Amino acid sequence: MAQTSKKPPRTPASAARRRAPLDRLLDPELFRALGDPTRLLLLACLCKCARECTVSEVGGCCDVDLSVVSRHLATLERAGAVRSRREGRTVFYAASFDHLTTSLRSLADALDDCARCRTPGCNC
Amino acid sequence: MAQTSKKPPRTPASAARRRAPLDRLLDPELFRALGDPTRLLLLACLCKCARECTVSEVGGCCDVDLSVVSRHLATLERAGAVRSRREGRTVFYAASFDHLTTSLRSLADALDDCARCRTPGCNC
DNA sequence: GCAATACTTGCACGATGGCACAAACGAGCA
DNA sequence: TGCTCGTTTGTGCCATCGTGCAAGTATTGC
Repeated sequence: MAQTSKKPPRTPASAARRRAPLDRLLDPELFRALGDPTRLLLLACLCKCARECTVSEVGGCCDVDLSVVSRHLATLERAGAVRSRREGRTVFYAASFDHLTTSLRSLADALDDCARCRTPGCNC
Repeated sequence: MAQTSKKPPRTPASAARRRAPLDRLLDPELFRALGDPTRLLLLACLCKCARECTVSEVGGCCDVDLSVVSRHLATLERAGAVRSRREGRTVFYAASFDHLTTSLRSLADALDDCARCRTPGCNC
């Protein structure tokens, strides 16, 4: 796609950090996992809960079958949104705050770069 | 349930932004729109393109029917990821950098608050 | 061993989503 | 007016998704 160079490329202070390319940060799996209302409800529950929660506990926040909760949590874990820890017969889930915030901010940074960069042919 | 009296200290950067509750920021529509590989391809194309692009131009970046591109762009616009402008019979699309980065960073901030807040029952 | 608990997996079903193709729409132009 | 071009909408097909129910697995307690 043709690109013009109307504005000269600006160099923000944050550009000192090394950036990942935009394509790598636009991860369909993470967004897909966050694209379901029930899953978001479960994630929000885990976020607000000030501790690790069992599958049954998380399931208490929405009115779906426990098997559905189990599957949704597995999906969220595959996407890196939550992490799990097994202890005997119970599984504890917790929000992966670090991974989530890092992913979101890295993407925001990459988008900022793209918005500022006016170099023709630059892949950001 | 809602405890708003005591909040943990925030970093200066995050404190500068006004906070919305986590639930409001976990928008299924935006994430759902970003959850499809083809749509992400179109969005990435728009991001890297240093100008507004027509539907046909954006469609050039992936191998799907133009009608599909049109629908995908409409979906992205409904989610606030892109914006459009009609000029005669052509429609120009551009990435909504501001909206995207604001959404992502606000969510990251809210998640940070949640992660720091260890008050049981707090709704962050 | 046996039962209870905590969770996962198999399965069926309806809903939704992505896609291509064709047709329609609407603006510009001869 | 009729034509072309850029885009949208209608339609049908097929794959995937979300869900509940039932059965299975694994661990704990009696």
